[in-house]
Amino acid sequence: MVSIKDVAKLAGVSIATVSRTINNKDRVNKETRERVRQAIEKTGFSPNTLAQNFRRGRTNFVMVVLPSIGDPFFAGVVKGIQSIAQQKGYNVLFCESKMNSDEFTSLLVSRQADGLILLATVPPSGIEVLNRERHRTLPIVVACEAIQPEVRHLPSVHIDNVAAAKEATRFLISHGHERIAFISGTNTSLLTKDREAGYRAAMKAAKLPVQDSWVLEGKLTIEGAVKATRSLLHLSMRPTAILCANDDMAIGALHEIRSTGLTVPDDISVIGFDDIRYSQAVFPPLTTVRQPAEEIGEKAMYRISHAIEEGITLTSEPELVPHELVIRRTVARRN
Amino acid sequence: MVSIKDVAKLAGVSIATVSRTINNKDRVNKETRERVRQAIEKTGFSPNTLAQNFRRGRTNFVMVVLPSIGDPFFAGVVKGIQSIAQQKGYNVLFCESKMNSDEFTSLLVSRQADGLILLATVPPSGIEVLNRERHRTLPIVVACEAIQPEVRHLPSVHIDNVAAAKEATRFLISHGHERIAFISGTNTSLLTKDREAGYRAAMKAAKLPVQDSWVLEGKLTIEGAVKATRSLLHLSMRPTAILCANDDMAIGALHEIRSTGLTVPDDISVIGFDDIRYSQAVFPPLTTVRQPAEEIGEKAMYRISHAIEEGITLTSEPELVPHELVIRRTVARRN
DNA sequence: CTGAAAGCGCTTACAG
DNA sequence: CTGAAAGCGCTTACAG
Repeated sequence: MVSIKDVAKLAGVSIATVSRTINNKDRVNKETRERVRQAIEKTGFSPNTLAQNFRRGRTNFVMVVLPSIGDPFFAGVVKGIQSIAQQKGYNVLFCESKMNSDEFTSLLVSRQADGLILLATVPPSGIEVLNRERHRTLPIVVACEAIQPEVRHLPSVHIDNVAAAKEATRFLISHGHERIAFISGTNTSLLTKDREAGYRAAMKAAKLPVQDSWVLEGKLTIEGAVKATRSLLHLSMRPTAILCANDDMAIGALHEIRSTGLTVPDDISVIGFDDIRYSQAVFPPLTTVRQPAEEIGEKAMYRISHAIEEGITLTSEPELVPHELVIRRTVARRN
Repeated sequence: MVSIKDVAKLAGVSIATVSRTINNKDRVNKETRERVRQAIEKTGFSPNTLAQNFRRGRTNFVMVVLPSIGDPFFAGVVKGIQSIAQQKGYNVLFCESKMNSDEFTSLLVSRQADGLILLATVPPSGIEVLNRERHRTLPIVVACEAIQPEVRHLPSVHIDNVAAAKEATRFLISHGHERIAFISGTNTSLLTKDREAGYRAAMKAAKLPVQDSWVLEGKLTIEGAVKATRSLLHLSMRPTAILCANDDMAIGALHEIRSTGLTVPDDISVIGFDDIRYSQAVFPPLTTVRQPAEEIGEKAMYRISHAIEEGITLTSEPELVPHELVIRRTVARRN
């Protein structure tokens, strides 16, 4: 592999000069620069990024941790992240959060990225690591996900999930629904818990009871929701509406309701969460709570870049962004 | 930041010994090891990954380039990749292919990853780079995507897209359809071109004409397909079936057909491609060509790891994996 | 089993 | 504007 030395030799200059022309920081004489440029061309030299990273102590990468690569909701968030990253001169790398604790620790400790955007819950093992002071040199912002109490000091940007779920539930109630079910995500998803809390609060405020059998785990997946919906439909006093903690589950619910020969929204109303791109295309088009995905991504990336450049002074106040109930055709008035 | 020197000092050994206990290659005396372990514990030392990468000339990362982070099709591929990667001791990083040529070049040239899995078309600028011999030290495998003629030497694993599209088209023909439309992807997507070629070949073999107005670009998106379908439906002799180059577009087609008051499959039949998880849940459940996503991911990762460990001897024969026409409920017999 | 030393390929004060 | 030199934090032959 050709190194900076080869270029220097060919150009008849020192390696310092080669380095300088590449990073054009200090002024390099125009002619010298040209000679170096030619030598680079001729040798096909390109700087060893590994050496640069090491030497500079930074990589220009921002790492984004997300729950799953194939989740359409994150398309928007990622778009927002990328647009600011490009503008600020960062590259963005992604990894899935289904990593073991060692991987997560190494992510935090290794300086392989200059900053971290967490779009997923911090794994339990990671919490401990995060709390040790010496790791606080890595700028981190949490986005979309609600912040775990154990890592309250982390900055975050997300919608008010409690309020959003309240609003969706109230919408159902205002349409005459009283038996409203909630399909939640997994236990580990705080965001889901917030949405559940909002649902319960709205029910309580309306003096409506919530039966235990109405609140089921759907694992955030289509299949999980299919199963949950099935048991909901078998209830003797079955719910007239189902609020789902994400759109995948709402789509699963729609599917299962239809399979049973029932109709949405005439027999059962459904509301989802997130407004992924499929939600408007399913039948009937799904009423759901939209998150401003792109805006979340932009804000998260903006804060990270700021923290990297200013040397980490992230405030820990959560930054709330507005949600919006998108009314389509899966909710009907209950007579 | 605490470095290996601090640990060595505290443990009363040389940095070489610290390094050795960490990487436990050579045998280190048990008691020495214990002393070092304690020193590491006390100092909170963790090796500087940037230095390690630089020194070792490798990162233990495999980079996966995909067209879009939020594309559900890749969930399966990624799952396959991750499972083999974990087994082989690699970490997997992802990035989007919407990068400019500089980024792509730097990806190839910088030794930031030990191998590259391309799940997307190589950007035009990248082709030139790839063809320069000196970059062939980075193991690369293309997966899912068809291989561009310009980079024929790259190994790949994918389904036979031509044959798959032929089969889907023949299925339509065997159901009495004669006016069959095709919604393609973008010009840059070779895979889409292959599918179009398969469609045309099947039509030709059946002596069925293909009108120019029947083949439209759908940009691989729901909205793109909505528009394409709309113009298809306005045709005086409108097609009785639409083959779409991916499921997103098929879902868009379903949606638009329904919006017009027509029914799938009674008025128009639809077939998609990929079998993403939403396809079984939309209405009617989508007939589509499934790719063995997880298997593709496994095979790609397996070949990459092999190439990394053996020192790059990738054969360039494409590895074909089987596709499968999944018959659900969007195709009806044409009377 | 362990240490002294070289060196990976850069960047960056420091002189001149 | 340019060069000589130090040094980033490791790993790894080479001796002993």
